[in-house]
Amino acid sequence: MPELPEVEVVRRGLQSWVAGRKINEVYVHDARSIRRHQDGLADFIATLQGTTIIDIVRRGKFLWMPLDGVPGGAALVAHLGMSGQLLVEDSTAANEKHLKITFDLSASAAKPEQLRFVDQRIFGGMLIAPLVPTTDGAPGGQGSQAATVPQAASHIARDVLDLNFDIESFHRRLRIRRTSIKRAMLDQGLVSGVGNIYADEALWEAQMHYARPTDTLRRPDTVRLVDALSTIMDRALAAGGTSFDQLYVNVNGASGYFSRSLNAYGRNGQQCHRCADEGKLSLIRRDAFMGRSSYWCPACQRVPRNARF
DNA sequence: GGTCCGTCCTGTGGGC
DNA sequence: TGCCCACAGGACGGAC
Repeated sequence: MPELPEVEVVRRGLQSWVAGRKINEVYVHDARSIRRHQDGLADFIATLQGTTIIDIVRRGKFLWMPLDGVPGGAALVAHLGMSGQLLVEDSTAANEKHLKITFDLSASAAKPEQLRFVDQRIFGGMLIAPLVPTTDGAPGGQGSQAATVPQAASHIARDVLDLNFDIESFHRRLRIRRTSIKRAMLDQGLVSGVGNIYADEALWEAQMHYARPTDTLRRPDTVRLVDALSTIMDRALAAGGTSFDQLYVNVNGASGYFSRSLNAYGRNGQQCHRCADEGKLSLIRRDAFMGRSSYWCPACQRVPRNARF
C-alpha cells in the first residue's frame, strides 16, 4: 500500500508532469471515489473544468493540488488510501480495471494528456476543499511556499519529514495523552503519515513496545522514536525514488517498497535481526492490536509495566 | 474533549 | 472445482 515515501514519490512525479496544466474535462467513473466531496458529483466536475493545477503539495499521506480559477482559493485533494494510484497516461492507453476518475489535461509538449485515479479497494478518494491558513503560519506541506492547507486536511498534523515538524509540541501532546504509543503514532492529528507498517518498524528501531503508555515517555524517548521514524522514511524514500518509471507516476504496493528489508512487520516467527546480531535467539511475535496486527520482538522491545493494550 | 471501535471496500488464500 | 469466510488496513463518524 502507499506509505508516506511512496506518496512523496507520487508528489514529485505529479510536479513534473501535471503542475501548470489546465483541466479540460473530468470523467468520474465511480462516484464512491468522490464521496467525501460534500457538494456532489456535478459540483466536483463543474468546479474542476477549466481550472489550472498550480502545484502539488503533500502533508502525511494527503496530497493536494491548489487550483487557479476557483474563487476564494481551493485545492483538489487526494488520498490514496490502501490501493490508490495516480497515473499520468496517454488517452490511448487502455482503461485500468479499477479506474475511478479521469482528468483530460491541456496539451503540453511530450507529456501524456491524462491524469487517472485508480483505486481497487476504494479506501482512497478525491474532493475539492477551500484553502485555509495554517495554524502555525508555516508552509502547508512539502512542495508549497504558501501557508495554506485544505480545510479537509487542516486537522492533519505535520509529518516527521516536514521541516516545520515541531518535536517539542509532539512530545507535550504525547505526554498528556492517556493511550499507548502505537495508537498515538497512528493518530494523524498527532503526527501524520505513519501507517501500521512504519509504526511497527519505528517501534522496533527505537526498541519500544507498542503498548507503552504515552505519559511515561521522557523527552529522549520521543526523540528516539522520531529519529527512528525519520530514518525509516528517509531510507524508503531513497530506495523508492528509483523504483518508479520515469513516465508513469506509479504507486503499486506490489513493487518497490515491499522488497525493502523489514525488521518487524510481517516477520511473525522469524528471528529478530538485532538479537541475531547480538548472538541471541528471539522470534518476532504477532499480536492482534487495534483490529490490526502488531509485530514486535519480546527480547528487545520489552513489555512495559502499566502496558496499555 | 478524549478515546476507542465499527465501518467502508475488494482481492487473496485457506478450508471444506 | 467452487463456494464461503477471514483477513488485510487508513480515515472517519459515532458511541461512550
